[in-house]
Amino acid sequence: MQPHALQVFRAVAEHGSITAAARTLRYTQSAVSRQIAALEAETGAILFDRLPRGVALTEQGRCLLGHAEAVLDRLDAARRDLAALRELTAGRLRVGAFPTAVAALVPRALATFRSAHPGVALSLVEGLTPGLLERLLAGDADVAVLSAASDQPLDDERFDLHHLVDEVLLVAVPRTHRLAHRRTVRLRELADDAFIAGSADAEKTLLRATLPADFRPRIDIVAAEWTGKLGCVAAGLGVALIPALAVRAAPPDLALLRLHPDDASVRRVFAATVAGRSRPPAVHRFLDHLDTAAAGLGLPDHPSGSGVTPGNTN
Amino acid sequence: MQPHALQVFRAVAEHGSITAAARTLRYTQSAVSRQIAALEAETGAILFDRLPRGVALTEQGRCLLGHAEAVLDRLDAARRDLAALRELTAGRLRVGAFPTAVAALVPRALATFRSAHPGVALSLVEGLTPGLLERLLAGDADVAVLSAASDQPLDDERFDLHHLVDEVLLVAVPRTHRLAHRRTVRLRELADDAFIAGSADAEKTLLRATLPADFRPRIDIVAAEWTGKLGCVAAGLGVALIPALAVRAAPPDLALLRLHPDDASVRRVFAATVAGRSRPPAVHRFLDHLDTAAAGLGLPDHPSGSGVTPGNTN
DNA sequence: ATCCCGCCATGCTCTCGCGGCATGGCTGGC
DNA sequence: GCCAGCCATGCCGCGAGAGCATGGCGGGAT
Repeated sequence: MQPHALQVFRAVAEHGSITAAARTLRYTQSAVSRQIAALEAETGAILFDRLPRGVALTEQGRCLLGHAEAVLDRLDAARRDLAALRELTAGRLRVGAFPTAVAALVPRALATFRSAHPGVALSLVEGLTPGLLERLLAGDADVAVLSAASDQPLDDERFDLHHLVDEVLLVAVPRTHRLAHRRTVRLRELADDAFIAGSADAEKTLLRATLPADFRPRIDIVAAEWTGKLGCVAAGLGVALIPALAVRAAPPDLALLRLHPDDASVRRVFAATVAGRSRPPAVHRFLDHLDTAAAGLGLPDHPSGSGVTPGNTN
Repeated sequence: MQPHALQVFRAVAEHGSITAAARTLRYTQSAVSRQIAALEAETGAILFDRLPRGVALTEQGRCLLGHAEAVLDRLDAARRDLAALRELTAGRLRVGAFPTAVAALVPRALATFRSAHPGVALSLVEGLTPGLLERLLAGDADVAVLSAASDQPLDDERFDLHHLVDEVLLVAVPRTHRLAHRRTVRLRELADDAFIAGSADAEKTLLRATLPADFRPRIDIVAAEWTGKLGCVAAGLGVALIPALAVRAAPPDLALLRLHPDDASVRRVFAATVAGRSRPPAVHRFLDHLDTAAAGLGLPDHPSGSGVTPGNTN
């Protein structure tokens, strides 16, 4: 009952002739004759009547033919489905990402991925690093984009980490600011500036880990969204800290300065998968899209990278 | 993608372990490992994640598993169906028979066949020999019970003939008839008796071929049915010719005498199938039932058989 | 009527697939 | 730190299966 034998059987049934079937199958007549004989011995049924001019299905042969075609069709379907998964014309990709990454990096990667592989169902869930790792281990996500401070190496052996970019911290200042022409500034140079914070809580979770503990910015205005924050800066109300990943496009009315590495610990951004678990083709391909999206952001992919050149207008 | 490999694959997926699957399959671990590796090479997909404690299906593995189970189930169904056809728990049997045979012979065979194999769908169609042969060749019947006069040998090479009985012609006479004690009579001894015919037409088709052309019976009464015919005979209205096959049970109130072979050509009754065409198990088995039914009728299965002992009451 | 041709079955040979045996690498638990 | 269990792989032997050749058989053409 091997599919090979069933194919031969189907061909013989279609042609009504062993010799003709052998020709189209590129086999010798004897091989096909033996296959049929073996199938008849295995099933204990006479499948064909041997007529003087070829063969004809018996009732038992017709019975088997239906099953044989169903089996062969299903095997083809299996091959097609696996090929679709491999060729990324089907399947799904579940991405997890930390909040800053969903601003531009991951969406852009998803966009190019989707246009390249429209058949793959995409899902994106935002979360913090511990939760994302949890999802990965539980099998609820295929890949997670997460960040880790360089002094907190996230060396967990359970994950494979693919380095994407370094999340540098930028200082947004008005075009008219005295430091607007600088590429890099030190925190102490901003000691007298008014800072525009996000929410008090967000500022804590986002910046506390990266800024030196002794730096206490003077906070005048709280603006919950990055857009509002940058608007305040552009209006000359103060300066703001903003992770480079959160910048979607080069704002024309303000300057973005890199913070000196000694003042802010660089957080490395990774794509994480579960170690020892096979990367499905979709995940594998998505990492490429993440790489190009990261390169398109113009951020350094390693700590000694070049200057800040925010990404193109979207 | 051989079913063997799919079985191994399913077992490994169920056990989550190559070693455990190998144990239940009575294989060595290495054989199963190779099967999985070969399947992965063939499909171009990684089917399992190798964990430190066994293996776990990947997404592609789950994709294949559904198809594999469907294929294996369908193969089992095919085997079951073929076995059912072979064991006669399913299928159909289409019987054709000439009119006299449907009186007792064929119905009895069908009855015992049905009680032995209730799963087989039976159909019976009555017809004359030429039509029955037509049906056989056209594939509209699986077996045909027909009769042929011994001088018209029906030696067609296209059919396989299985001899069942010889259709002797009986003479029904009242118990009080002067010949009631005889076992065999000559036609000329009945020259003065009144004959009870079936329809004029039936008498022609049925008897003209078997009786000598110069015999002109004196017909007083026409009774269309065998029952009525025999009733008239029992009432003393005359005598009647009746093929032995049409006698369902020994009638207590009349005597059945065999006609001398020289007076009536014996018609041989066969079960015919198409020559060179395989006999399905149902047909093969039905021939046995026909044989026992024929034996149960108590008629000679060859011209030199013993006397008339009509079948048991049904 | 005879010959020939096409069809299917089968004995023989060889090759490759596949299973068993043994070993080696790896990881988690006592 | 050792051991036990799991999986992968080199090696070997057997059997399934394909090709080659032959033979039987029946139908159609000459």
